[in-house]
Amino acid sequence: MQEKSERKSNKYRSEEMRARLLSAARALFVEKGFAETSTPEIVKAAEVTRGALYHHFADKTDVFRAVVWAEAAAITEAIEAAAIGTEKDPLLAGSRGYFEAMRVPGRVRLMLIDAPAVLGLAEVAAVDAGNGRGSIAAGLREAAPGLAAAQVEALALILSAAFERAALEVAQGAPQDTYIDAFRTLWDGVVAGAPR
Amino acid sequence: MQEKSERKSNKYRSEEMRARLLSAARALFVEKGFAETSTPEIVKAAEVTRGALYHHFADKTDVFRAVVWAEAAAITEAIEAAAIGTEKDPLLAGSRGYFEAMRVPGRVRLMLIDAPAVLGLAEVAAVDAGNGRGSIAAGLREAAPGLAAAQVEALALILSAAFERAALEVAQGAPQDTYIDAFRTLWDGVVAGAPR
DNA sequence: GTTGGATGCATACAGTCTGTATGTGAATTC
DNA sequence: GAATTCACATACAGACTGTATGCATCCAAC
Repeated sequence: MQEKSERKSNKYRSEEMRARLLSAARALFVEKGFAETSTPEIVKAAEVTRGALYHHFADKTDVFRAVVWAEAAAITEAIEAAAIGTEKDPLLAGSRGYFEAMRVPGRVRLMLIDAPAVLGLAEVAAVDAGNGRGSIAAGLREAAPGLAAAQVEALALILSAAFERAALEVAQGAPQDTYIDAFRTLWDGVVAGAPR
Repeated sequence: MQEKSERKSNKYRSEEMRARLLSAARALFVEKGFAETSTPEIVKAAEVTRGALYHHFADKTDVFRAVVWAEAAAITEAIEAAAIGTEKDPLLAGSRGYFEAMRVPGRVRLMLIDAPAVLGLAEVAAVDAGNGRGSIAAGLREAAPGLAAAQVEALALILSAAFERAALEVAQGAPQDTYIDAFRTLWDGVVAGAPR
């Protein structure tokens, strides 16, 4: 006979519960946005109670924070997975990878629309520190070594904003190649015009 | 003797009330953001009741919408006021004007952070239709007539995103000249690289 | 200029949400 | 195996949103 009440370690239970909550929360945030999603909805979808949610997270914002960090990790992973073996043009590969990653439904809303409003700019900057901006800055330093450090930083920042906006359009159905071309135009222009 | 209960036309009363509410709401949205501002706070600051607010606006979002549209008009006006008589370099003048306009405290939060989350991308696009993107597209068409229409649209969109991001940094204290230079670098690169 | 109705706004209410306090059984520690 | 901690459920207090209702003022028609 099987055991009726399966014994589980606290650690296992906690991880299980966190995953359930985050999964349910992610689905709702993606579908309806942060403001329109309530904690009762989240716990109902996860088939638990609000007690569990507030045991694992400080508040609703904290749930959102966890979802965003997890999503950022997933995006980074997707980009890296898409980039392996594509050594000939890392910029193009990275662009395509990011665009594809951001086409996962709702990601744009989650990461580019809601996250800045809910978490603030500072935290969002920290979230994708390893992502776009860093890669762009590194690429700039390599392709245009004559640029001053401050210029590299400024250019990387506004280029990454341009890039994100392009991804947003692509995610909403705009033709990917148009925006890859557009971004490449910016990039090439910067590199060509930079002091050598 | 003065009249005790001054008679006022309905039209006058309504306009007065709307202005009071919008002024109070703007101050609070700017200071604390949309989500952290409650309608009781707004009407308290305006020294009226929620009845007045819900008489003039459909809901809290509708108040925010009105504030954003008014702010967009103010920004456009400020830019145009700053640009008069500066015929030698319209791009530079426009950049400085926008940067300066966006340094009004809280405008960045209102227009660039909260508005997309609260009103959605479509409406935000409509709000600043006359603003940045249109000017950039027009400037592109003039400076680089060889570009295809689709490319102009795409470039204008991502350039305006870069531009807004630059303004955001400047509003938070970054040196303006650094970001004007950075944006000009993008611009010049696009123009130089475009087919003639 | 009086009357009937519309308008502007205040008050009152119902429902929902958030975060916290408290309680209970299972797991861990000694 | 007793004591304690942990994971979670239940219960509660406060606040907020949007709506329904009531009253006073304004306006239009006669």
